[in-house]
Amino acid sequence: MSKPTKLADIAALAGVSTATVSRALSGHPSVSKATQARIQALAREHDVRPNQLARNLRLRSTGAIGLAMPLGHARTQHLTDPFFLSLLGYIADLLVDRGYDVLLSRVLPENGDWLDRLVDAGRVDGLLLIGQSDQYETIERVATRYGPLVAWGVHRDGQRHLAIGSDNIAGGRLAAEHLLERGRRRLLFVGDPAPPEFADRLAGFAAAARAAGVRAEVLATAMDPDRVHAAMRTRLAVGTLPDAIFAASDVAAMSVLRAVSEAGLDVPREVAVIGYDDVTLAAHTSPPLTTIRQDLARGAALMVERLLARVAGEAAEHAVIVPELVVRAST
Amino acid sequence: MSKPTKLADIAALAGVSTATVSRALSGHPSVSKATQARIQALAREHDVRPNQLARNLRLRSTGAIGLAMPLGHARTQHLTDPFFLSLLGYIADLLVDRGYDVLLSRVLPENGDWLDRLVDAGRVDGLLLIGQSDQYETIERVATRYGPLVAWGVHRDGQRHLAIGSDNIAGGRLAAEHLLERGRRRLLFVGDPAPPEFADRLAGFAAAARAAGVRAEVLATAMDPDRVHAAMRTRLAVGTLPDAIFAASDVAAMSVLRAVSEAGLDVPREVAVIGYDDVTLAAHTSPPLTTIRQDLARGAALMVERLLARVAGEAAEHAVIVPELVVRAST
DNA sequence: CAACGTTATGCAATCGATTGCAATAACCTT
DNA sequence: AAGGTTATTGCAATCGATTGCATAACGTTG
Repeated sequence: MSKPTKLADIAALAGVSTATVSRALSGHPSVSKATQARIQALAREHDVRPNQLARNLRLRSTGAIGLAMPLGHARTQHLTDPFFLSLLGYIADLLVDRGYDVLLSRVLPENGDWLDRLVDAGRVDGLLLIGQSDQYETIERVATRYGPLVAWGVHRDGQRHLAIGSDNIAGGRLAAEHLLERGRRRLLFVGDPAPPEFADRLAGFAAAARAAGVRAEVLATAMDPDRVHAAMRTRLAVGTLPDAIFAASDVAAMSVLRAVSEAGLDVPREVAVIGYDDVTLAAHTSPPLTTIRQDLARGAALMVERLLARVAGEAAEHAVIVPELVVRAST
Repeated sequence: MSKPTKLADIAALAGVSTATVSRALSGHPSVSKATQARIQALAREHDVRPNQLARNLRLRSTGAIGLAMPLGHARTQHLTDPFFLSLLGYIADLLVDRGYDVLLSRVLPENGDWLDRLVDAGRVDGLLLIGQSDQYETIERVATRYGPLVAWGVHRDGQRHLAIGSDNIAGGRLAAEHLLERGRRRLLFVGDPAPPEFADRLAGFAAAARAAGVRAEVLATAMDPDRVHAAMRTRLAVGTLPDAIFAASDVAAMSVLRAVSEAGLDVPREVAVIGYDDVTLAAHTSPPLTTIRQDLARGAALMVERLLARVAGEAAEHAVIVPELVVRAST
């Protein structure tokens, strides 16, 4: 034998059966102290560890959780938004702490069976979706036959798949109320109003404005920085200036800040800017960005906790994170 | 049978053997057209797909690549730096495109066998390390016995593990030369000089300054935003003001920008600021950040390409990305 | 000393898919 | 009709670890 790699090799070396090696390594009590010590020493010496594939096959559990990010509308070719990446980071941390591996898939949903493939491949014990994208229907369909599935996103009445998300309507309302309180009257929403989450933010924002007798203007744009910046610059060049801007995300808000300062306007004196998410960098822009905070650590914890409950066969329901206003210097 | 889940179930339904089902699903030519169509229809109808675990065990390949981020010095509890996350995104994209799954591990190296565990668990065909952190020795040791391993980071003479990284010395030099060209004479480096990559950036920076007869001051600090900000504020409160600051990363540069503008100093008139990495947001700070660009897309492609070569048993060598100066408004 | 308990170990089945080889059926050739 | 192809399909071993049950070796007790 050239180099021992599997338990059977160690068994041969130690002159015992594979069964004993398996038991010795897992600390099974029915192996004698002496044998156990001897086998563990041999295994360590030769860098032999149980093959996880075989182990999982036998135990009918994979010890892995799938983490997928459906990129339906955001056709950006890769993972960019720090909000999602940060959520991903938190989730990965929590799962690793609980002894799970994380199987990452970025998905460009071309046909309707991407989720079936993920589910039926049998590589994971459960699946987390970071965002629903425009795949709401697909997720609903698969959720009827596959339990351990949790998504970050909105929960609608009658929804069958388990979703954790923040209350975007409340968040939009918070933003509007804060700006109104600051005496602003010419409100502008900047972002893509199509995805459900952004739609809710705008809805809450517009409703609160309406309640105060103020009209909220909408500047619809794709969400990547360059497009937001361009749209904003164009808007600032013509028509009445807004005195307050609500960006659909912090990343968008940074582009807004830049366009505003390039137009020679002072933030917040002439124009107030508020973002959404409270990503790490929001505290470090200049001026630091007022924003609506989504408690990601809590969101991630909820997703993981409910998913693992489902994995264990227990019931688990959707949950809503309450957003929070974080006032900094940009408003 | 309650619900068909495996190939044997389909075999029973179709009245054939498991072998035939396996061949039918994989499009093996020796199965008759009729049988193949019938079996594929059955499998689709019942959402049955081959169990990947069993498949991989049999084929002795996992179809997965491990992606680990050793967090040795940066004890931040989770993945935050957009540079690394962006690299992660690119890599994940490339691997998924080539049909690999990505097994993500965040590693807090507590003892020296974290890498052995990753390697010996047999869950992946190869391993990518995003950063060397302070684990250079461990990586070197494991690389002597495990080939398919590629790290992002520095390559030193005589190094045994395969690393892809940018030329940080050249990058530091670029930064210094640019600042000197702008007439700056009181240079300050801000960051943690311990990790090899930052050490190189500082070395190149200091060498170029020395060559111009200028001394570069070093403000050593941990890299998380709050610490950088605090260190910078303290520094600006006392002593001679620098007229140019080189931050070890763009994220650090953002904290620097904030501290500088809070101190009432104008960027770039009174103080020039230059970062490193050219993360997406660097173009969107105010003022937009001059920085040293590392071509991440190319770096990721190189890492994946060389790793897969190693996985296929071919030789592959280290590579160096040439950094590039990107001039924006902060200098 | 026989009967029994205890402790440590091995045997062999199992998880589910793949594949070399053998076997069968169907068809062709002369 | 016998011998020869060819097209399909099945048998059974294999990947490597786990574990219920059986068994061997030893000690204990009446």
